[in-house]
This record gives sequence, C-alpha cells and structure tokens, in this order.
Amino acid sequence: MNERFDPSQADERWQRAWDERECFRADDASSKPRSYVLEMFPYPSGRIHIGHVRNYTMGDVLARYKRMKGFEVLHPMGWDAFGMPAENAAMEKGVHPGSWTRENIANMKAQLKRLGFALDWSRELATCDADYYGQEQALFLDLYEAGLVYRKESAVNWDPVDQTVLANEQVIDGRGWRSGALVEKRKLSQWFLKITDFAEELLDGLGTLDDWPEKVRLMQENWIGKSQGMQFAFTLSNGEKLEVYTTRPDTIFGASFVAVAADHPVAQAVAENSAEAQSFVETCRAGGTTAAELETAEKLGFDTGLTARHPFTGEDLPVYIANFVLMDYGTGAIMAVPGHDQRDFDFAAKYGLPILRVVAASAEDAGKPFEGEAEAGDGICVNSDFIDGMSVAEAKAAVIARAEREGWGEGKTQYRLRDWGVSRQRYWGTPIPFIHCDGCGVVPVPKEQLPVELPEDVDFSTPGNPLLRHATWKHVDCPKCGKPATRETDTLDTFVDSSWYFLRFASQPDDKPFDREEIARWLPVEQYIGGIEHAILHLLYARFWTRALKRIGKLDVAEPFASLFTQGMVTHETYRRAGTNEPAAMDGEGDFDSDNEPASKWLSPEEVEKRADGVFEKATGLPVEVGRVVKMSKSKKNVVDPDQIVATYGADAIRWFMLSDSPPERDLPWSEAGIEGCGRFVQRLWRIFSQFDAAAQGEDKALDRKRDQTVAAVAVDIEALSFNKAVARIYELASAIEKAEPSASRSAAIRALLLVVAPMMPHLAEEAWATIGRGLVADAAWPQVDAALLVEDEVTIAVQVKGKLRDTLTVAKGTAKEELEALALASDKVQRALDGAEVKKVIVVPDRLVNLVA
RNA sequence: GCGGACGUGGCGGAAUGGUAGACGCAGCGGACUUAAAAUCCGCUUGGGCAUCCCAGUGCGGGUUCGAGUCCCGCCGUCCGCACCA
Repeated sequence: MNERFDPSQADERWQRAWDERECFRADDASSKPRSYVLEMFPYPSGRIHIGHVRNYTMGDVLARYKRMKGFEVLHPMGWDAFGMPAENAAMEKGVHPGSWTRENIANMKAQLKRLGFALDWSRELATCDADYYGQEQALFLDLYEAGLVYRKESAVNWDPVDQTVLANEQVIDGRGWRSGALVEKRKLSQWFLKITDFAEELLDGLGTLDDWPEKVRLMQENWIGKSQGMQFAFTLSNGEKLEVYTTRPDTIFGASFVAVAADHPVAQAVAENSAEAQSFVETCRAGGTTAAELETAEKLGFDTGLTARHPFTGEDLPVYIANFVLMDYGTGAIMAVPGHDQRDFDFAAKYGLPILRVVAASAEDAGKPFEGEAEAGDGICVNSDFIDGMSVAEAKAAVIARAEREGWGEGKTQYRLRDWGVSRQRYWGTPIPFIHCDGCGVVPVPKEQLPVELPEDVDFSTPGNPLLRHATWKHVDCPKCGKPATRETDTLDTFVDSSWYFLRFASQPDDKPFDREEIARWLPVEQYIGGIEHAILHLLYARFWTRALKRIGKLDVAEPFASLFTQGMVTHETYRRAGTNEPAAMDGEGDFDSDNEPASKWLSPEEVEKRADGVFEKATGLPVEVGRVVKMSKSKKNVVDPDQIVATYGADAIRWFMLSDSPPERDLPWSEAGIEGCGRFVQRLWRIFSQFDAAAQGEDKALDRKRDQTVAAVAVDIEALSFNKAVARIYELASAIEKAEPSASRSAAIRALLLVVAPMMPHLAEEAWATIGRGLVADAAWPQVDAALLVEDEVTIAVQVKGKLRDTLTVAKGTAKEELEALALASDKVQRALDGAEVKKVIVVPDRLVNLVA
C-alpha cells in the first residue's frame, strides 16, 4: 500500500468501478427483503450546495449500510426540474429554460457522482421529461374523472408589469418582487385539487406516523386546523338569513354584535347603497398583508344599520362589517362575544358595545368585571338562561342539541385547510391537459393524445406566459366536437410534480404512471430524509396524492413515507469589514440587502485570514468582525463550495465532516479546521488499514470485545441516524487498534473497522479492501458479532457516600450485593469520607453502584 | 398572541434516574527533524494549584439514598403559525 491515500485518483476509480458493475441498481425481481431509502430530490439550480451534501450523505450511509445488511435497496435520484428560476434565466440570459435546466442537471449529476453516492442512476428522472409529466397528466385526468379536480374563480396576486401571477411570498410590501409594480388582486378561473375531501384522513393518518418528528406532525395538524362548533343562522332586520360559525356556542348568551367580512355578500349589498360603506370595504381589502401590519392592525368596523335577532333572547344585535373577519374561513360571518374572545373584546371596547360575562370560575363570580381583557378559559356558564351552571363542554352540547331540535343551527366541523390551487400562469411546468371549447366547455385531452408537450419555440422577450401568445400551440380541435378550440395555457404547480416522484422511482413503465404491484413491493419509503422547510406543503401534498390515488384504486399504500427525518442546516461564521453595521433589512429573515448598505461589505471565508491577534481581510489587512453563525447563503457570502472541498480533501473527508459531531437534526457549523481534521482522519485510517497483517498470530481479548461492541453499536447508531455517535465509536476503535500490539485479533479489528467505515468513507474503504478483502467492499456483508463478546465480564462500580462519589471498584460482572457492600466498606477513601459515622442504609445496584447513607 | 424545541468546558457535543464532560475541534507542553510540515506521547471545567478536597450541566425551589435527566416557577435563545371565530 502507498504511504498516503490519494483521493484525487482513488475516488474516481472506485466511482467508475461501481458504475461499471451497476452495484447500486435495485433489482425489482429480488427475493431479498427490501429497503427504500430516499432523500428529497433537488431543484437543478446548477450547483450542489453543502446542504445537499449533508442530506445525501445521510441517506447514502443508510443505503449502503442496508445493502451490507442484506437488503435489496432502492436509493434513487432525480430532478425537481420545473419552476421559475429557469424562466428567470430565460428572461435574463436569453437561454431556453429547457437547455438551461438540462445543463444544470448535467453539472449537478457530475457533482453528485464525485461524492460517491450509491445511487441507482438507471431510474433517474427529471420532472420536465415528457415521459414524466405526460404520466402526471394522465394521473391528473384520473383524479378529474374521480371528481377530485375542479375549476373555480379565485383571487390571485397579479403583477401588471410582468403579466404574471405571484405567489404570496413574492409580494413584498404590496409590490412584485421583480418588477416592483403594485400588485393587484385579480379573479382568475383556476384549477383546484380537492385536498379538503381528505382533511379528516390526513389528520387521522398523522396518528399512524410514529416515525415522523412530532414537530412535523404538529405543524400538519395545525395546518389542517380542525375545529368543532356550531353553524347557525341569524335572521336579519331585512328578512335575510345570515349564517355564522362559532366554536363557542356555550357563550351564545354573551353575543353582543354580529360581524361580517368585507367580501361577504351582506357587506357587498350594503356597500352598493352607501359610499361610506364602499370606501370602508375598500380600505379593508387594501389592508396590509405583511406580518408586521397584521400584528398592529387595529380592529375596524362599519355599522351596517342592520340588526340580527338573537335566537334565544330575541334581542336585536347590531351587524358590523369588520376588518378582522375573514371571508374564506367558516361562513365569513361571526357572532361576537367580547367577554370571551380577545378580538371581539378589542372591537367592543373601541365601539362601545356591551361586554357580557357568560362564563365564570364559579356561580358567585357571575357579576365579576373584566380586567381589561377577554377571558377565553374554561369555567361554568352564568347569565345564560338554560345552560347556567353547566361546564363549557356541557353547554356546547346543550346549545347545539337545542339548535338542531329547533332547526336553526347544527353542530359542524370546520377545517382551516383549503383546496389546493394548482394553476400557474407560466411556461415551465406541466401543461394542464384540458381544452376549452366554445360549444363543449372544458374538455379533457383524451389519454391517447398525452403527453401534451410544451412547445420548444417560445419567446421570453416580452412579459407574460409565452404559452398564451404562442402562434400555434394553443390552437387545437375540440376532441369532442372537432371544432376549433384552445388549449389550457396554465401549467401545474411544481408541488404536483414532487407529489408522486417517489412512486415513479419505484416503478416506471412506458405505458402508465406506475405499476401497482411493483409499488406495493417497494413502498412505503422506509426512510425519507430532507429539510424541515417542507414540513407542511410538500409532505402534505405527497400524502394527499398517495391517498387520492389509493382512493381511486391505483395504489395500495395510504402513507408514502414510513419514517421521516428532517436534517439541520449547515452554518458558517459570517465576516464583514469592521465598522460596517448590519443593515436594517438583514434583521430577521431578509436575504436581500438594503440600498444604502452594499453587499460587498460581507466577506467570504476565502477573503479573510485568521491570525493569533484577530481576523483580518487578506487583501487590505483591515480588521474583520466575526458575525453570527448562520445558515450558509450567497448574500452573506458565508458559503463553501463542495467541489472545492472534494478537490482538496477528497469525497470521504467531506462526507465524514457531514456525519461528525453535530446530531443530524441540528445545525452543523462548518469550519476549515474541522474539514482539515477529517482529512487527517482519512489518512490515519489509511495508516491503520496499511498495518493489516493476515499472518499475525495471537489473541487480544480486550480488542476482540471492543471490536464487536463497536460493530454492534455503530449498527444501532446508523439505524437511528445518530451518525455523530457512530463516528465517535469509530474513533474509539481506531485508537484502540493503534494502541494494540500486532495479533490476529488486531488484524480482525482492522478488518471490522474498515467494514463499519465503508458506508461513510466508501472510497477509502474500497482502496484498502482491495488488499484486505475480496471483491468490492460495496458488496461486502456487515460484520457478524459474537453476542457473548458484547457483555463485559468486569465492571467498574461507583461507590458513593451520601450520594457523592468517593471511590470506584472494578469487580466481576454479577458480583453479589453483599460482597459489593463489603468491598465498598473496605475502601480507605470510603472510610475517610464516612469519618466514623454510622452507615444507616446501603443502596446497592448490581454492576452499577453502592451508595452508603450515613 | 398561540404552539414547539433547546440551554452541559474556549467550540461541536456524549451521558436506560446511578462515575458529568465520551468522541471530535481548538489550545498548551513534549518527542522526532538542521528546520518546517506530517506523525507520535501527554495535559486541557473552575478553584485550593499536593495522592486529595471543594464547587459545577441557564436561574430559584421540590421529589429521591442519588437529578444534566423527573416535577413546579422563572430567565434566555431559536423555529413554526398567526385576526382561523
């Protein structure tokens, strides 16, 4: 063996060997137990960033480990290839989104290969392939036939300059993020998926996802937002009915006014006859949408002059248009109970409306005044006629029962979850396979005509969706009547693409989206790994698609991802020239720089030099302030390039760094010193492997034990994704081997060390295995352990006096209580600590400790 | 405001209610070398600077023979949601 391990030639050689042997190709016909390991596929932005490296390294270690354990592993990779950045590039650089995307894919694939990931590239897919999106169109039509797809008018953020719809996060202070134009609310006919049909199922399903982070399940639960209450109708003074929804029917006797949203038909009707009302409604609509504005937003209302008759008291309650009532939740109208709801309280205080107490701690407190705020808590009902004295829960049931009996209201369950709008007025996405015909209406494209392919010749020189103004593409004959008609020019939200890619990985026939039997063999994904930023949308949509496809008989799985792991970010120190303050816009989230604070004040790690007397800018020698450790981002220049790290230290070193030290769910601080340490450890292992001697004789029982304990512990740690702990174990075994004298045991330990390191540092492992083992280590089995060796025969026991450690004893495992007690009392240190005091009580935990209580 | 997570050496972090600080990084001392790099050995929570003793896991209480771990109350940091009736 050479003196040093040289990744610059070894890495590529082994990567080629794995490719040529198709080591990581998953065999659909295999009789082995199966394991589907999946990481969230990347958007092809052009370059892999360090977060990808962390994500994919974790999955790779697990996939390689599972292979060694005898599983048939499916570990695929693909590209979430549709989306806006490609169109932005087209507008800025004049490149076609397709060629831009494919070039990026090629670059990133090469980068992934250089990291040595054990991926089945034969199943690679890009969502912009017509093969893929054509099948997606077929699924979309299936869902349409099943009634799970519909069209409705919906308000969107419309950028009048760019002629496009903006997502909420693209609207900054009411202006388009790109054009800076004031964004308008526009009503467009949009496609929707009926995710609300699955609200209850998706909520229930969370209960089965034991191996998902509690945090993610909670976020989804909140997002679905189930609430139970009562919907009922007030009769208005104009004779109309006004439906309201409340979760607190128990407080109905405390209702002192009624409020409707600005967009509510009642408000609209009032506005038609009143300029004042009209202007108030417009103020509400213009109301800011940013978090800060909402927080400080004053409760505002407009008295319509109408009244609503209270169903029990017959009292006439004033009806207001209120800015805090939302049209798209419940019925867009509420009964307001100021005493027991803070918003209603604020409103009532402002407009001098009665604040009534109908819930109190006890009957004696029925007259207790409010102390400046609403009381939303539990208690018993007071001042409430027939429900007086009931608990809140009892009263809810009683009021609902009475309303239902009398026929003016009913118990109702509400969800915060809304249907999923999937229309995007863009080019670079999956065309929605429908045709608009003047005679026949909206007609699905016949399946045999799929895929509806995107036209290649598109023009991005003017704003707006190029599909809309394409000369020929949208003009087709109606499939039903044959008359001239037009294609739908909207494309699908890219979250649709990522809602089923894990199915297509497992099965990709030419003639249908996937084969049901093959899916049943691979799914659910055993371990899914990705960023927490997808906790809600992607993961909820994927769960929804899976359930929807199951409902229409395409699938047999309910939940796509059995176990989910959300990894932390990779962070780095920030550097900036001394004296340049952090701009206001950088506070909080803002990833953009404000106008008066140039981005150039941030320095990249390469631009600074760390010396004993501080940190300085290399070019100028000026002092540098070391800022907070934050997520790597281009704007703060605290990024490192994975390619450069690989070029300098090799793939195994960066992989090892990704796994070391920090628990995988937490943030990982990148440091130059850290990666250097990893590079040194690669060489240290190489030296250890070089010392393997098949002919060595002799037994080293302690090392044998350490070896098998390490193998067993690393297996447990990898399965729990506790890579940092596995890494620590490996360091320990490496040290033990270095300290040991040559022996057959030592050689066996070296061999075992190589094998447990192999999933983490596959290139180094292959290079060493070439002389130590047979074949490729990628095909080797995880080492067997001798269960008898795992158990220590000697244990060190703590001896405490009054709970304080005074001595330790090394004894045979299983030593009797009485003997331990005697040994403890015989200790000089113990006697000194006792100082003649009488031992009143002795606690002995066998193999652990003796505690003498004086 | 609501919900959640987390506070352990200079840093990242280990610790089924049972020897706190494993392992790594950084630092210090030494060996090797003409020298450096690399490598190897040792030390590294604070204090008294002695085999040893005292204190110590954000702060204050509590349960327990024994608490980083369990309970109660604070403080701080981070994340998510946000007028959802």
